[in-house]
This record gives sequence, structure tokens and C-alpha cells, in this order.
Amino acid sequence: MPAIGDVARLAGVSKATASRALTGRGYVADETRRRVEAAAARIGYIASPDAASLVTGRTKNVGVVIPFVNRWFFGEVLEGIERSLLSAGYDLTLYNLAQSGPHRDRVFDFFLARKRVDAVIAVGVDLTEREVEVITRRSKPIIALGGTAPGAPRLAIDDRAAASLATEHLLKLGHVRIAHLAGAGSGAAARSVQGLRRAGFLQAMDVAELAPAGGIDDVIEAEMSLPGGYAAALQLLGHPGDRPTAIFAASDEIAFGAMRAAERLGIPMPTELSIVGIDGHEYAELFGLTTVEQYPGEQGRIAVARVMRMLGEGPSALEDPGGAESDVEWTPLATRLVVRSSTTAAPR
Amino acid sequence: MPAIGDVARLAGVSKATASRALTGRGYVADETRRRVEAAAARIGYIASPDAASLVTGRTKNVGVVIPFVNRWFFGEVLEGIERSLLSAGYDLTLYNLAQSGPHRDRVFDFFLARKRVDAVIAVGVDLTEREVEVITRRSKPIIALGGTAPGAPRLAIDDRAAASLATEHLLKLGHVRIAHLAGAGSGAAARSVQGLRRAGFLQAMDVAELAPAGGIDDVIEAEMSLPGGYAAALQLLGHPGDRPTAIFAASDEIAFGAMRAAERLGIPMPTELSIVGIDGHEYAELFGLTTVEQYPGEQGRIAVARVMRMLGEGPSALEDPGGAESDVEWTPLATRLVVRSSTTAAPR
DNA sequence: CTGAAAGCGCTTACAG
DNA sequence: CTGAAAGCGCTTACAG
Repeated sequence: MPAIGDVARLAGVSKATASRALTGRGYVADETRRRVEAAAARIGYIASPDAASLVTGRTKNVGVVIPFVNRWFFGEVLEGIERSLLSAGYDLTLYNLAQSGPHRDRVFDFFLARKRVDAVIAVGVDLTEREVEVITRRSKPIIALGGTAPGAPRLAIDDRAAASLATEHLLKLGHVRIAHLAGAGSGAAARSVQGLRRAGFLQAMDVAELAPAGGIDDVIEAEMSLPGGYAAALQLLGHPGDRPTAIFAASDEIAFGAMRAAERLGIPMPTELSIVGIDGHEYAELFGLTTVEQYPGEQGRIAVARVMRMLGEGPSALEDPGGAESDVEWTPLATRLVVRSSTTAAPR
Repeated sequence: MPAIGDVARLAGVSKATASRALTGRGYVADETRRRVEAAAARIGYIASPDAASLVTGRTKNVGVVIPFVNRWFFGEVLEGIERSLLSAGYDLTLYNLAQSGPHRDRVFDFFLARKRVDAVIAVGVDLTEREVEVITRRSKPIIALGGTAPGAPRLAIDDRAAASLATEHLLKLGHVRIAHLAGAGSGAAARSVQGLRRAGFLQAMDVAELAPAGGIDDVIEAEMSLPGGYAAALQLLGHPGDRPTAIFAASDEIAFGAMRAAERLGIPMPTELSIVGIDGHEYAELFGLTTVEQYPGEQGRIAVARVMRMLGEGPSALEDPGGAESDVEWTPLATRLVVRSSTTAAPR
């Protein structure tokens, strides 16, 4: 394992000069730099990141906390983040966060509190003030993507507007009995993604002077997954009362589950039941699902660009399409309504 | 940011003793240990992993290379690995590997070659000898889970046997026109997962003295995804020739795509078409898919246990259900045939 | 059982 | 533009 001393000796310079030549910090004569680089290449020298971190305080490593990796949105985001980080020369340390509890505390108090990450990207999770503070107290940037982190920059689509848009699409088609399959916890956490989507739905319905369809409650909550949507939709559609003619699902995966439930119940789609989701899941096209698309891979890339900027990394390889807006201001990420065969005019 | 010197001073001992008390290495009087621990807790001391790594050579960090995070199998494995690693006090550095090319070389030659990981778990990827050597030359353990790494321990189900089992299930039901939707690359890479499953299928057919159904080629290759299975199945089932009465899909996701294609073509299932997959995907039950289950989350756990053993970490919190077999020997991981409504007796 | 000292492999003022 | 020296925060022989 060659060390920088070996490179220096081979190039006939001091360790200090070798370091300057290799890191690009400080003045080095071109000719010297070349000699050092050649020497390093010859013996396959790679600097020890631990030693460098110890003195610079920088680890070239970003921590990503994420509640799932196996849900479409999260997987896409993670891939986008990983790709960008790698091309910026950073490592990605993954923390798969449970909703809360000791596991989660351990991640923040032990893993993240140590000096091993330069910044944290929190994906789709609502952080507590304390959790944010653990990171910022060590003056490390933290950014929330598709979730919330009090006092930290936030990157997200306008969930409320997306939900309103999806609902208005159904309204425009003449539907009046519209149900919402909301994400679990949407009632309790108003500022969460599920909560905002629910609010957007209710608002659009309110503007149209309509009451949500669907039995006991205004909305039915479902796990944000296909089985979750299936179970909830079975309950909704199997109820002998006035069946809704349209469903706005809080996510495409919930929507797929609802489609499956309708199939099972023999409800013809879209003639008797229109369904719209949010996400732009990779299966949406195949299943003909109308949805409000978002672009999680790109979102991951934007999050990394933003973090790099906060770390003072030159504009270098990464452009930041987020522009020059202040870190506390929030510009919603892109979405787009894509109409497919799962929605049609209300039956008369 | 308190350092170990602060703890030592507060506890009235030397840094050496403080270190011994906190790491648990070396003798320390019980009474002294308690004082040190109290001092550390009081000022919220957390050891710098960089400084510790520099002297011990251990980073408490494992690199995971994985080609996808957004496919069921890979996502589950990753979650299993992450959970186990975290509870062993290790970090997980994620490398999302493209199939090959400069990106992949960079991961091995730069990221993995540095001293920042203690071991590597390669998931579902076929490593070259050179790639394995980059790691082992630095005497770091490397282990392949559901892929291959020449010269390294391998953890995998018996893909060949699983495929034969699935095929035999169809044969037993009286099917004779059975097609295989193989994974892309199964023809070229015989030792890959796709290649082994294809071989298992062909072998079972051969024993039954049957030729594979399905047109031009013996098998049709599909991307290992739902859209991939859909496209391939459309091609297979839409062909005007003798339509197969059963399909063995190389993965559940391919199987789902095939089911969708059959639906679209109006082929009644399972009466005129039986479908079996491999995986035990979380949606399999919902779609009534017969499949040979495997348990990727558990596989990830086993991989971590194995790696910990190779790193000489005490049996501590993690048991290794893999038992005491030698590292080069290969004991197949668990699988189980689960019969659901997607398979039935061949139409007569 | 404990402490003083050396050293892990870098980078960074400080001189020159 | 370059080098000698100090130091980042730990752990580990080596004495005692």
C-alpha cells in the first residue's frame, strides 16, 4: 500500500509538494506536478481518505436517510442521488430509516453525529427539530427531499397542487362521486406528503362544492403500496352504498392496487370507474394509468447539486437547475399530468 | 466537538486508558471504566472513526455493489444487508453498478480500492477476476450474493434446481407445450442467474423428452422486469402458431408482465395458460402467482453474518445460519415452491 | 491495571 | 514555488 511518502521519494520532492500536486491546492510548478502525477500513477497511489479527512475535516461522503428502498419513488431517488454523488467523487452512506423508534435515534445520535458524513440528504421522511439540530449543530448541510425538515432547505413537488390537479381532471370529466385513497397517516400529519395530497383533494372538491364519496369517512387511508391500495379499494368498492365513479389515489402504487381490486370485483374500467394516481411509476404506461408524473431520478440529481453547492464544491461537473434561489425559499419540482386510458367521462 | 483528551481529563485518566475503557480492548479496572464512560456520556463524546481507522486499519464500513435498487430482489437484499450492518455497528456504502464500462471500473479502481471499506458484498452481479483481485489484493473479504465472483465465497439459491422445480410443476400438471421467458443474457452467460435458470428449464424438459414451445428459438429472452416480460410475452403469445399452454418465467416480474400480456390478448388464465415464476415477489400473492420463493431479505442478513465472520467479528449479536461450512463450499440458500391460482392442469 | 510516547497518513500554515 | 515541522484524533506496544 503505497503512501504519499513513496510518491514524494520517487518524484524527488517533499511530501508537502506531493500533496499539493495531487490535491491541486497550492502552487506547484507544472513540471513538478507532472513528475508527481507520473510517480503516483506508476505505483498506483491512492490517498487514504481517512488521513485526509482527519486533517481537512471533509470526508467526501454524504449520508442518505430513506425509509424504503423498495418503493418506486424511493428507489428512483436513490439511484439518482448515487449516480450524481459518484460522479462528484463522493461516497453515499445509506441509512434505511424506520419510521421512528430506537433504530432511528441510533442513526442520528450515533451514525450521523460522528464525523463521517459531510452532509445529509433526507428522502421522504419528516424529521423532527431535534434530528435536524443534531446535524446542523455540527454545521453540516442537511436537505429534505420529498419530506420535511424544520429549518432545512426543502426540495419537493407541490403535492397539494398535484392532488388538486388530479382531482380537477376527474371533475372536468364530469365525475361527482369521487373518492380519495389517501396515504396512511395523511389525517394525522397535515404537512406530510400524504397530508398535503389529501388537502389538495379536499380543496378541489370544496371548490367544486362536492363532498368526497366513499362511506364513513371523507377519505380512506391506505398503505402507500400496491397491496395497500388493493385492500383499501376492496373496502371502498365492495361497499353496497353508492359506489364512486372515480378514485384519486395518493400514489400510483395505490392506484394499481385499486385497479386490481376493481378487476376482482368485476367493475368495468374505465367506463364505470376512472382512476388517477400521482407519481409516473414505471408501470403506469403499461397499465394505462392516468397520473401526475414526477421525476424522482432527476430530483435526486438536483438534491445532490444543491448539497454540493452548500458544501462549496465548485459548479464543476454538476449544474444546478434549481437556479440561484435562496436556500430557505422553496421552488416546487416539476410535475405533469399524463392522461391515459384509466380515466374517462363519468357514466351517465 | 469533544475529543478523547477531554474525556480523559474529565475522568482523571490518560488518553490511553480512556481509549481502552471505551473500546473495550485491554485491561481497565471496572471502577475506572465506569468513570470514563460517565465522562464520555456527560460531554456527548463520540470517537472519530477516521482517527480510529487510521491506526487500526478498520473502517467499520462495508461496500455493497448492486446493479439495481429498484427491482424487488435487489431492494429486499439491500434492506436486509442494511439492517444487519447497522445493528453490527457498520456503515453501508452503496455503489450502484452499471453493467460494465468506465463507471464500473471507477468504482473498483478508485472507490473500492481506497481504504474506506473493510469488505465488499457484491449482489447479483458477475464480477471479473480482475475486479475480485482488486479487493482481495488488499486482503479484504469479498462475497457474492446471487451472482458470481471467481475465487470468492458465493451465496445463492440453486437457480438451476429452482428452475427445474418450477418446470416440473408444470409437467406434472400435464403441460407439454411449455415456453420459457428467460432473463436477458441467459444465452450468453451460462453461469449467470438467468443462464442457470434457463439451463434448469431445458434440463427438466429434456428429462421429460419434450421440446420447449415458443417459435423460433428455444426460449425467449426478456428484460427481468414487468415491462420486459410484457413485451416478450406479447411476442410469444401473439404468435399465430401453436400457443404454449404454460410459461415458466425466469422471475416473478417477468411473470407479472406475461399475465398482463395474456389479459390484453384475452387468453383466459389459468384455464388456457398457466404461469409460474421465481422469486416470491411481494405482489405474487395478490396476483395469485405460483412461484418458487426465495428470501432476499434473509439472504442479505446471511451475507452480512458471513462477512462479519470473515472480518473476525465475534459471533456477538449476529448468528450465522450458514453454519460452519468452509468459505469456498457452497450451500444453496432456501427456496420453496408455492402453488397458487396461476397454474392448473393443462387444457385437454 | 495505567501512563508516556510513538505513529497511522495525510494537509497546512510558516518560512524561505 | 518548495520543504521542515506540526498536528488532525485516535490506538497500541512498551514500561512500569
